[in-house]
Amino acid sequence: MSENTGNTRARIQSVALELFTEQGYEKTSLREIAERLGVTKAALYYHFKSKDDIVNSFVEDRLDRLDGLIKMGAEPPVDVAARRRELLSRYADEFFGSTGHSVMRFFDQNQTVLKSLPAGQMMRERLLQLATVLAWPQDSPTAQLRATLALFAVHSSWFAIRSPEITDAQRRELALEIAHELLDRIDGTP
Amino acid sequence: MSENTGNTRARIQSVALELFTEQGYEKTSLREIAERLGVTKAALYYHFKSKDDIVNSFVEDRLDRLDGLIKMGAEPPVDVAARRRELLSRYADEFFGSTGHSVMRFFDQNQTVLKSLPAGQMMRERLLQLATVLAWPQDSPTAQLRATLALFAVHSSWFAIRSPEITDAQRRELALEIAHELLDRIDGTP
DNA sequence: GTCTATATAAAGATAGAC
DNA sequence: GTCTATCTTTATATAGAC
Repeated sequence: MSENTGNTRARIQSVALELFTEQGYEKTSLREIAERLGVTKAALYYHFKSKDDIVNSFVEDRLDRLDGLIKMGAEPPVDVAARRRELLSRYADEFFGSTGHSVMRFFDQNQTVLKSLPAGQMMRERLLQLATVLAWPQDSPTAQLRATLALFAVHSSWFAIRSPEITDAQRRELALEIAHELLDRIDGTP
Repeated sequence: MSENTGNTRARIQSVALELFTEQGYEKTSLREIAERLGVTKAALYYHFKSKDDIVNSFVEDRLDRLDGLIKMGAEPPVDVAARRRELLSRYADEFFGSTGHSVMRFFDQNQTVLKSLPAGQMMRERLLQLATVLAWPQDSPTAQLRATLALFAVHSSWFAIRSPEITDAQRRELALEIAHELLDRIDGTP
């Protein structure tokens, strides 16, 4: 009947993710995470071998899922435009999915610091690849910009839509609506 | 004939801005800045009273300039669509202007950490206001998202266009082209 | 699995000489 | 205006008891 056996690891991840996202990775100390959980720093080191290791723990799963998308994007498409829409729609699923949401926000908020962590470098690389399968290097500069903005439509729907009564599902739909407009113009206006 | 009299302050700003942008504010120590300049930390404290004070020093000028834009956006426009284009075009001028460029990139890269600095809060507030004069709260959620993406088109043209031979002036033009498309649709598709 | 206690390193910041 | 030297605080991380 003991309340927290085995799930401490998950609770650490949850609190760390929240604080890292809210205040930044560097600004959040292990002491602060430990206090929030009512344990000591030493307890954290039982579950994770270092501070970056906490980041690694929630990155691996995301990498695999993004790799799936990129692989799909690399295969020759029957219909280029439809493929782009499908990629972005699936990306939105990832982004708005249960765990994906908070992890991706964490990346948005800690881009710069994450450049120096291996886990962060991997994620950056994946997002770049994703942008690349949406608009290839041989496409025009405008096409590249449109593709990046389509991805960012998904990301920014989180904070750019300030109407508080909007649900996550609605944000996803609105983001995709605009993202699709952008994508469809990639070949549309040469 | 002494080489560096009086301009040390400016050299500190320049190096700090570069390192803060590249590695993040928290990850960059005063020791590192000092070493890069060939001086000691104590010298830094002669010119700036604290680490955040360095940030303040390059923020104030930007704030004034953004305030000018916001004020212009708050006045009743003759033609709403033309006003939006004008605002964004001026914003692009700021962004691609000599000093503006690097300072705005610094903000992009340090959003999260800057939440805890007064200077950062001010800048966030201004960018939010700018988004708000582009699409008002009574506009649709889609309009809000389009407005934010238009701003981001300017920001992301910096890294999203990966063709290396493109000049800054061209990036500005391409960004505005897409930004204007987005803005024009704010009232266009209800 | 969690604790106390501590090692170690590095940060921001200041005092006072030159 | 820049230096040396130092203070103070805080961080990540570890050792070993319970």
